[in-house]
Amino acid sequence: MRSTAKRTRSPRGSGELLAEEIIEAASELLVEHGDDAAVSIRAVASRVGVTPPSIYLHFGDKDELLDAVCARYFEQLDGELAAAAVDIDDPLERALQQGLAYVRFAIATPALYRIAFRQRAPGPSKVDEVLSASAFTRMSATVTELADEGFYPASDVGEVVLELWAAAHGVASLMLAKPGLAWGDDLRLAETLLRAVCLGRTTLGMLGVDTEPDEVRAWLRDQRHARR
Amino acid sequence: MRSTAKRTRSPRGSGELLAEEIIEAASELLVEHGDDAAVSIRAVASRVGVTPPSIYLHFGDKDELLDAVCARYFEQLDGELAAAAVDIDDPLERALQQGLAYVRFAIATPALYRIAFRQRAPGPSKVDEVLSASAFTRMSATVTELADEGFYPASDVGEVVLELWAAAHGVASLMLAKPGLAWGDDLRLAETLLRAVCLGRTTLGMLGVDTEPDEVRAWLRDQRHARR
DNA sequence: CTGATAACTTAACGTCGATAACTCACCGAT
DNA sequence: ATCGGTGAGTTATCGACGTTAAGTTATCAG
Repeated sequence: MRSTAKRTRSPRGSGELLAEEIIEAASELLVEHGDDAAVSIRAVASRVGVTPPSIYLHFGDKDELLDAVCARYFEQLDGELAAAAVDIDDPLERALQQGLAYVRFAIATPALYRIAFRQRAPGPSKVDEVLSASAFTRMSATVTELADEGFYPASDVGEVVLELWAAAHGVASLMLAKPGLAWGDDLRLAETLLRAVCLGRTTLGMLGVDTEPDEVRAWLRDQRHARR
Repeated sequence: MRSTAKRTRSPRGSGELLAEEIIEAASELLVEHGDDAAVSIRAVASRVGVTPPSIYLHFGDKDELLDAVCARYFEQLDGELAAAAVDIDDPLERALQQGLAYVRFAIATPALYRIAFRQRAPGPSKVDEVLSASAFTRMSATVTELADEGFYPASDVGEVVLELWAAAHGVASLMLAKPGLAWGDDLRLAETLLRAVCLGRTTLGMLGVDTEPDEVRAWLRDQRHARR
């Protein structure tokens, strides 16, 4: 645990500055070691060049610090989703690409993503604020466009976004937790899954959601027959 | 942290017995407090009626103990999946019900499910053994039946199982991590998602997996037209 | 120049996972 | 019967952890 040179005391008004440095140091530790066990108050303080109790001048407790770290992390996600959407006019393709961007974002820094979904004390968290204000809103916009096109009823937009999120989170989380499984090349499986979620829902919509298996089966038979 | 009455020393051959008691005690602590912070070596030892170092006679370290706890936990999952499948002849409906059983199993004991997917030291884990030998195998059987019916190519069975797993895990994990989201009643969203995964994939299969959005759109238009 | 206070340190508490060294009851072999 | 080996568990202790209380010092308004 290398300790940095001692900081000079910050000028009067700049408590916020150190807070930023602390978040940055914690993020770096997390990414470098890939293990949340490496992020101790002491290690963070040492990297910033400060003594452990100083951390508590800026964050109520360790959980609050980690929450701030994750909030910062998810702020980047919004940019990634925006970048994934640029130059893609078709909302269906855009939904897919944004979903894939989410998965890519998650597995790029496993330790950060994992820590963001760990158990948290109840109460308001910065992570939730950031997520609902950026990524969630952005996905809602895309899905709303799909709904406008008639893919789903407008009232289903919220549900569809949640389903896409659950699917993207599921594949990312499982890839991180069980890397030994047969995930195939790159994000092919994630792509197939996300496509299935988008299309499967419209398929269900057309058949009526509470479809009898036999009805589905008959429909499939017709489909296959019609296509050859 | 209540401590139990002192155990009498176990007879010669019965080290295994205490190991079982330790796993049980750790599970109880986890479920009762709903927080993995409540499961310390000391708390477990105290509950069993033994001193902390005794734990290390039966488990290499805390991680190994928690792995054993989770392995035991997932052994129950196999039973749940079996119970969910009984009396359901249709494999499509069975896949759905087993997926829902998975989600129900996960959210029934959040602390246990969460801990099972936390970061683990690389190397063989009992959890993985149990999962691949029971739940994964069981889902593969169901999906294989679907493939035999022509829902998917036989070569896709592994992928479909992974996708179902990812979807079920995703919705369960997200429901646990973000209970404040609009999940609706019960597992309705999970059900819709799982149905979409099953059906969406066959839809994709029929259209060709790398479908152009416009082609999808044309197909949807035809579908809607045909159904009115 | 001076007092108030923001920014930080020193010292310490209790708990944690883990290890080393010890005790002691049991059991088979003599 | 007894005695040594060993399995089962304990005592004592280590270093690291999160956190708090109390002290110190640099900065800045007046």
